[in-house]
This record gives sequence, structure tokens and C-alpha cells, in this order.
Amino acid sequence: MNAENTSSSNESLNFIEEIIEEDLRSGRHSSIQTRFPPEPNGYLHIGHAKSICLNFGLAQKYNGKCNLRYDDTNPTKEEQEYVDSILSDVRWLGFEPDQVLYASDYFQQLYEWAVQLIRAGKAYVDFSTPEEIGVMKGTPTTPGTPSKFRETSPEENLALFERMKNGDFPDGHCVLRAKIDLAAPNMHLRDPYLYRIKHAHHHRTGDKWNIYPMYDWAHGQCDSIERITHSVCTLEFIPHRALYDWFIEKLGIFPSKQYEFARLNLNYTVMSKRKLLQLVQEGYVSGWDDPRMPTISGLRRRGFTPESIREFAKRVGVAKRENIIDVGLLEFCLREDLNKRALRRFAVLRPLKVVITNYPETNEVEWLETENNPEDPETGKRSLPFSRELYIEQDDFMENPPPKYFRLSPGGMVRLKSAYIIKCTECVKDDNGAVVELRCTYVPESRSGQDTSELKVKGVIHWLSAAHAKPAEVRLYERLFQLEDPAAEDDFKKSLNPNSLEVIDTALVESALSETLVGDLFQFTRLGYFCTDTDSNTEKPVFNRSVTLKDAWAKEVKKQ
RNA sequence: UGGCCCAUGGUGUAACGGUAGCACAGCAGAUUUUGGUUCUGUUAGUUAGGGUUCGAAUCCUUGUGGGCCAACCA
Repeated sequence: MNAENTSSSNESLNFIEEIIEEDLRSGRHSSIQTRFPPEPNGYLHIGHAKSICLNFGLAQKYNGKCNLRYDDTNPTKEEQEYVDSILSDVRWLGFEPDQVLYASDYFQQLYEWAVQLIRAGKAYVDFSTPEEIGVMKGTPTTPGTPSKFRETSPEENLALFERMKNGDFPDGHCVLRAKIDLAAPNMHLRDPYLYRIKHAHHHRTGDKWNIYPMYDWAHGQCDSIERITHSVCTLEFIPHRALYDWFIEKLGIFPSKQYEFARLNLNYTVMSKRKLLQLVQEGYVSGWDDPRMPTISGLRRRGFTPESIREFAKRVGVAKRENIIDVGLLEFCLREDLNKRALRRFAVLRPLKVVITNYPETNEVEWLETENNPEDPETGKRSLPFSRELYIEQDDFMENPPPKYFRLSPGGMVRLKSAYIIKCTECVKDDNGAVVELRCTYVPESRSGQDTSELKVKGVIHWLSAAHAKPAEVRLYERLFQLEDPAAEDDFKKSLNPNSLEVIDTALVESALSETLVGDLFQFTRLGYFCTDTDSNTEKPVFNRSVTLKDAWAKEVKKQ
């Protein structure tokens, strides 16, 4: 009966899918329930995207459900701003939670379960200081020693815990601990904290609570309440699993099971929320959505598509081995997606004027057709104005070209894409010797589509009619860090790339681009993929370079 | 060095005791009015030793290497 739920193809499964298929096959579960449980203390990043794609993807694949559950058990770190951004990021990625829930929804239930544990003599209130408790926990090689509060009677603990809840004690005055095993090799079992006192305002429960549950006391039970069948988390929670199981067993509640996979690491970036927060707060980037940030909002603003990120998550796979993925793979996924969808447009980042000396008159304009996307003929064609004065890219001209350079040079010929072949007859320089203008002649019979010139030129470059080009600001990004693993340094900020952002405010674009909307995606022919930034205004659009095109010539130059 | 997790080309990931495959990256070529795309070919790998077996990446064992764990964080 689960035949439709399980994959029939011979496509290989990751280890979690194998577990799920076995659970479905054996009848342990008839359907699955997963969850994505972020703490709302920062913006989501590409590592979370992997987890989102995994949890929601699993639910989709096996006709199950996936909740979004905010793990909001620490009011001093959590904010509504983060709650909002998380849901919008999840939706933007293309997933809709079955339910949007909060750990704080369960504070009362959690409290009652703590009372139950105390009654059973399995939890006690400890007035020792954090330092004392730390010492009493022992070390991995030596067992811990019991606190003098460990044998307090359940009745007394009940009263004490009640007072904790009522706010009778100041912050940090005491904690509730589970009574488990002070000699356990797994340190998490040495009487872990269940509750701490915090007279703090919670973004949802307000001032109702003076005590807040710790992660370990909340997570498994929240999973259990939601009847999560497969609670998927990252490797560092492996030692917590014993506790997770212990609480569920002692409480006798729905047995959710925890499974751990290796978190995503990307080279040339940092992924910890703490470090990302630092970059934001100390002004190294413009905000959580700075296009250089590995946050989902940053990637979105940079021009990444949900499809490309989902494809990326699929390609990196799911396993238990620590990994560092090459950002090149992320970029590949974007190019692969955009190549099929992005409309091509002409833009000249660093203009060099070209005057076609044998072109009829200054005011003469010819309209030439060019494809919107050669990969997708259905997108049709558009017309580009051609005239006597043009702009080309400075990079497309060299006075003394190296071998194999087949763009424009003195006496050389090149094709202006979808237009004519031109020949450079003269280069005009300023007082410093810099080339400021090119004089060229065009070959009238070489017009694209009706070329009878018999000329063969290797180079094809993009161009813009000077009179029709519109000004634009273009922002070019490079990786934020110069080191593959910045976090491995004593100060990760030392390897920040000083050239990670280059603003070109004198770029020119074809007029079709002046009506662009924020988020529009384009390929600027021969330059890369760009998207319209939120800073755009009606005077001047702003474009972010999402990713360059692969550049075989740049590679060739590097070799020389 | 107490416990736990992990180890396959440069990077990821498959192979479930029976031909080490796929993707990205790299290299070479073809096509191309984007030095893009597409296509073709190709380089490169089982952490080490021992054991079980007709047969081991896979099972056992001992090393080695990496990671995690002793927050009133999650």
C-alpha cells in the first residue's frame, strides 16, 4: 500500500530517505511528519536552505507534512523581525509550511511535564552557581559529583519550582535540573538544565513567564506534540539524542526520532549567525540582505532564484560527512537556471566611444533585430537602434593585443553583434595617452542576416547607440572573503576581501532596461547575469551582477 | 588522551559482499553572430595495516586523520 509513497526508480536514496522508506515499508509509520525548527535570532542562510529543502522535500516526496516551528525558548535573543523574515524566506524558496508553530505555544505543557518529572523524583531545583555546577559536572574522564540540592524531596522541589515560575527569585538564582547520571560519559546526561530564570519579555508570550525551558527540554517534546516522525537536525546534536530519547521515554509521549546529517559549509564565506551578525552590526556589509551575504535574503537580492538554490541543495546531497562545498557549484546552478530564462540585454559597463566615419549622417538611425534569448525562441526579438556614434566596452579594444585576442584593435575587424562588421582605422588619445575614442568604418553589406561581404571575423562584441543609451548604476561583487575557510583564522574579518564590491555609476544600458522592475533578471550579453536592485529609481536603475558568464578568455589570459 | 560521529578523484556524492558510477571543477576538440550555450572525448579516487571470504569501498580489527561533546545558547 505504500508502493506509491516509496520511490520506484533506481535513483539512489540518501540515508534519511532509506530510513523513511524502511519505516513506511515496515508499517512503523503510515505517513511522515517533519519540521524545520529555526530559532528566530537571525536571518536564514544557505545552510538553512539545505535544511529547508531536506525537511520540506522529504515531506513532499513521501506525501507527508512539514511544519515550520520557531524554536523561541530564549527571549533575550529572539525578535519579531527575524520571525517575519524566516517565513518569507521559506516561502520564497517555494515551500509552504503545513503549520506555522512556536515552541512557546507549548510553554504550559512543558511546565506541566516538568512538574511531572519533579513528582517522579527525576528533577530538582539547584541553587548552586553556574561555576559550581560546572565543576561538579566533572570532566569527560572523571565523573561528576552530586550537588547538595540533588536529594531535595519532590514536595520541596515542587514548591521551589512553583516559586521560580511565579517570579519569586531573581535571574540566575537557581535552575531546574534533570536527575540522570553524573557519571555518564555523555556530558549531556550529567543532570542537564531544564529551566532557567529570566525576567525577560518574550516576543510572543510577553511577560507571562519568568522561567524559560532550555533547548533539550523543549525540542524533543515539541517534536512529540506535533507527532514529528523524523526529526532531522545537524551533526552537532548527536550527543543530545540520548537526552531527547530519555525525556520522551520518561514522559511516555509520542516517540519522535532524531536523525543527524552534516551541515552545509561553503568556501570563501562564513556561515555562523554570530559572525554574520557581526558583519552586519559592524558595517562590513549593508545589512542581512547585502548581496554578498550567504543569507537567503542576500542571495535573493543578488539575483539567485529559488530554483537555483533548490537545485544546489539537491546536488550537494545529504550525508554524515563534514563537507566544504565550492561556491562554484552554487554559481553553476544559477547560470544553468538563468541561461534558459533570462532575457538578453546589451549593457556597456565601461564605455568607449566609437565613431563610424563612413556611416551616413549623424541623425540617421537604423533599427536592427536581435534575439531576446537564443535558448528560447519563444521570447522573440527586439529592435536595437544603430547609429553613427556608438559605445563599446573598453575591454573589447586593445591597442597592442596579445595573441589570440580577437576583439578590436587598430586595423582589426570585429562584428558588432546583430549589426555590422567594423574596422578600426584610428584611435584618439587624450593628453595622458589613454584611448578615449575609436574611429571605425563599417561594412554596409555585412549587416546581420543579410551579410554578403564574405568577411570572416572571429570577434563578436556588444554595443550601444550613443544617442539612445541610458545611464545605469551597476554593482559588481566578488567573494566576501579571500580565504577558503575564513572561520579557521583567529580573526575571520582579517580575510575580508577589500574589493568585494565595485560600484560603476557610469554604465550604459539599452533603453528597454529603463522600465525594469526590482527583481527582474537579465543576461547582459557577454557580461553575466544581472538583476534589478531595490535601490533603483526612475532616474537611474541599479543592477547587481549575480554571477559572471564563464569566461574562457579570462582563463586564457591568466595562463599567459 | 572519556565517549560519540565520520573517512571514495581537486570538491561533493553513489555503489547495500560481485565491472568503483554521476555531477561540479580541470584538460582537449567540435559547433556557435555571446571567448556564453550545446556536443564529444579525457585526467583523476576507495586513509593505512591485518583478518573473514571464491570475491571486500562495503563485514571484523588495530592504527592514522578529521569533527563533536563539560553555555542558566540553539
